[in-house]
Amino acid sequence: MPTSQTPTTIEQPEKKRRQVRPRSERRQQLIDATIRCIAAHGLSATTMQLVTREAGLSLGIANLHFRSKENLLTETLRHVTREYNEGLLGILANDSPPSLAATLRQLLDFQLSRGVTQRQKMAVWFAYYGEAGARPVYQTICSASDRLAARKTEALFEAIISDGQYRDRDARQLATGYLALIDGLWLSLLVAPRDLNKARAKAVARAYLQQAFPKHIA
Amino acid sequence: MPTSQTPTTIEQPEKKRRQVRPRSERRQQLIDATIRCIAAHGLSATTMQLVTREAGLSLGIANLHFRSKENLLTETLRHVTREYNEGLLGILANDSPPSLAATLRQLLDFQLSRGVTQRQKMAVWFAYYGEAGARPVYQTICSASDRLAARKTEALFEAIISDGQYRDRDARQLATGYLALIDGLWLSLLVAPRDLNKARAKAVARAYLQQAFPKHIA
DNA sequence: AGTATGAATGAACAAACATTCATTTAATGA
DNA sequence: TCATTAAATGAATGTTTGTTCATTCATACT
Repeated sequence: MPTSQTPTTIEQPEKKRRQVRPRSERRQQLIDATIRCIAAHGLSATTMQLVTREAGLSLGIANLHFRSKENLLTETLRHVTREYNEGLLGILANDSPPSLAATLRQLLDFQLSRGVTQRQKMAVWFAYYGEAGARPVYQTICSASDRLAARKTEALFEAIISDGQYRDRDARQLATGYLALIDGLWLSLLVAPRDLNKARAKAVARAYLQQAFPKHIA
Repeated sequence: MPTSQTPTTIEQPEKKRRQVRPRSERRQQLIDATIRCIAAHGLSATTMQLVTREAGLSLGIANLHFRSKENLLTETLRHVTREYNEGLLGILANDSPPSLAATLRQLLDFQLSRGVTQRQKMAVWFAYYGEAGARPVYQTICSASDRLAARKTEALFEAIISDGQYRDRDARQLATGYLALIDGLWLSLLVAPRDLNKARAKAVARAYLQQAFPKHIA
């Protein structure tokens, strides 16, 4: 009868060595795990047990670094929102960019880029939108972000209208429409990926901009 | 000293008389209460206690008429979806309508009508979208509805393109864009009602259609 | 090497949850 | 009027949840 290789201790079930890490790193680790959980199981099925297990940590740690579950969820939304905002401002911050056409193309590329349109991010985004009607905190975070994007987009469109001497164009209306179109395309990409892929979505958004600013989009 | 009208029993705290009603009526009553609860408290905070109390009924009744909470939620989504679909098909069912321009205007009016854009309905819609990534049942119901709307809209646009002899127009792409725009406008109306009202939303959507089919929209 | 610090752990707890079912009672027909 | 039927009720049940906190132990400093 062949004996197993076990040296001295028998069946020690891989007791994971405990690690001490800085607070900021643990917070990020937990936020990342929360994003994955929401994308995989939805907001209502995202429990502390699920999140902490996904992060490979113990149950109590989320309440140590964030005060409560509510706070963890809020910070996660803030993180996703901030990430998107920074990308957007990186393109739209300059009020008088060298090339308006290039800025417009960058905006479109960014909003339908791989990083922004990955399922995980979009799932989180819309999960919070779905609850925003009932949770003022979520609504505050989301609408603050949206308002900034709207202002910056409107400013860009105004500059383009002026530069191209387009007639009968309303920058505010075009910006509202463009941003709504992007939101709607994201939603379709998330809910019905069989019917719409990223390339087609981009073509649709580009067509919108082409109708509005033909001289600025190839 | 005027005595109160109480006949014989004193301070009977309004023991509500029990009523027996047909199954279909109870089901509708519970679905309506579920819609109100989701709009007011969000999907994750919608409990059986909340729903049945909102309906003015006892706790156990939801499990009597629907088998489970999951089933009640599914049926509620199905109801909202069916309601919207019937309104849409009422406009788009006729494959060769008397006036394409009138049909187009009716479509726009319906999609931004009072009935469709009331907060309650939109809140429910997006609450389910938010969870759709994680719940195949929701995704199935939603995307079946969306696909039908897309097919019918595309068919209308094709007829309009043919009728108006428009050049360089892709019916499929225009339909995808138009429906995404409507979704995005609904989302804005729900999440940021301060920044967008129904009249402006309608103007934005009309501008989109005007660019595409100038001869068919006043 | 010895000690002090606080990050990390997870068993334990109370609150909230969906679901069950014995009981009540309105409605119906004999 | 009484017997029968099944809709409606809500106390009770077992499970799941977020949160707590006594204990453990990795790390840094003396």
